[in-house]
Parts: sequence; C-alpha cells; structure tokens
Amino acid sequence: MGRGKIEIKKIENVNSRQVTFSKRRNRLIKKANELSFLCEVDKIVFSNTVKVYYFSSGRAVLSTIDRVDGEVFVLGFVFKDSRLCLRGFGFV
Amino acid sequence: MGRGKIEIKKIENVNSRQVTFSKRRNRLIKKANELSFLCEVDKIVFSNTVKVYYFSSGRAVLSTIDRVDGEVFVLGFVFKDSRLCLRGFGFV
DNA sequence: AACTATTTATAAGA
DNA sequence: TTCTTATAAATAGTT
Repeated sequence: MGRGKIEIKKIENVNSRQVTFSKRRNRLIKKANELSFLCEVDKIVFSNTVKVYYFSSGRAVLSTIDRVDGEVFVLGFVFKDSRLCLRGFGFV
Repeated sequence: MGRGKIEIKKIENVNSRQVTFSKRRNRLIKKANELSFLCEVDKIVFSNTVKVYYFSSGRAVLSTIDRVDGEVFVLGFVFKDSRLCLRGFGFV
C-alpha cells in the first residue's frame, strides 16, 4: 500500500523494520479489537509457527493443546458465550 | 470502509455478523502473517479481555502470566530470535 | 511524527 | 458462500 507496493519479506533496514512493525502492530491490535466488538469474540490468538501454545485460562484446553504441541498451526477464537472455535491441522 | 462507514459495535443481524467475522478474521490472519514475515515476529497473541492467558511454550512465562491472571491486558510478540516483547499494565 | 499518493480493506449489493 | 464495486482505511515513501 502507499506510495509503492512492497514484497512481503523481511525488511532488512533496521529502522524501517522497526517503524513498520510499530505501525502494523498497532493496526493489528485495532483490527482485533474491532472484530471483538463487531462479532463478540472474546479472545484472539495467532500462531504462525509449528509451535502451539496455550490460549485459554482453562486447564482442559491446555491439555488438549499439549497433545499436539509442535505439530500444527492453530488459530483460536474464543467467543463471549464460551464457544471455542479452533482451526488448524487436526481441528475444525 | 466500503459502501458506508459502520459503527464498531455488535452486529445484531446473525448472518451479517457471521459474514463480517469470516472476512475480517481472514484479513487479520493475513496481516498477522505479513507482519511475521516483514518483521520476523514468530508468534502473535492477542487478548482483549481482562483475562490473561499463556502464550508461550515455556513454563517460566506461564508462571509470570499466572501472577497477573485476571488483572491486565497483555499483548505479546515472540520474535524469531527468542526475544519476548510484552505490553500491558505491569509490563513493558 | 506528519503528509499524501497509492494500495488495500471492506460494506453493501448481487 | 462468492463476486463486484464504490468508498473508507491502511500504508510506503517522503518531508
């Protein structure tokens, strides 16, 4: 976007990378918050690695995640009505 | 955005809410992935509630989070170089 | 930190 | 659900 299109790859210039990180991080927070208001999502968690991590305060969920630790990409949304929505290999 | 500006509040129409959720969720994933490539962020975790949750595979981090459970908004970024960046009340 | 030319995101409609 | 499109928002490069 902006004055030119960029490739999505590591920004080598340290200053540019920090500026971009700061701006995009804040906008991501804004978007996540907007989504939580619009759709009553309670928590939003991302993992873009093969590492899986805990993303709820419930012990039961932790044990579920432990079983697939290191194996899958997991994305979770926890709704205000406590409905849990998981996506990723091995989940729906 | 789009044809009109909307207020950021719960979308009451169930169908509209689901469509919006689906679209915004996908774009959020896209943005999170872009950020991870551009700035070498390894994991991105959001919490928009007062509930705090675990967001790393390390036991040490879990105990740190446990101490503030229910008290703060926490947002964490884990970089590929293992540097951990926490934001929120009580953290920098 | 601001600005702004462009690229993206997106709300509404199909 | 998926596509289109007019409009709003994000943002890369610049100042």
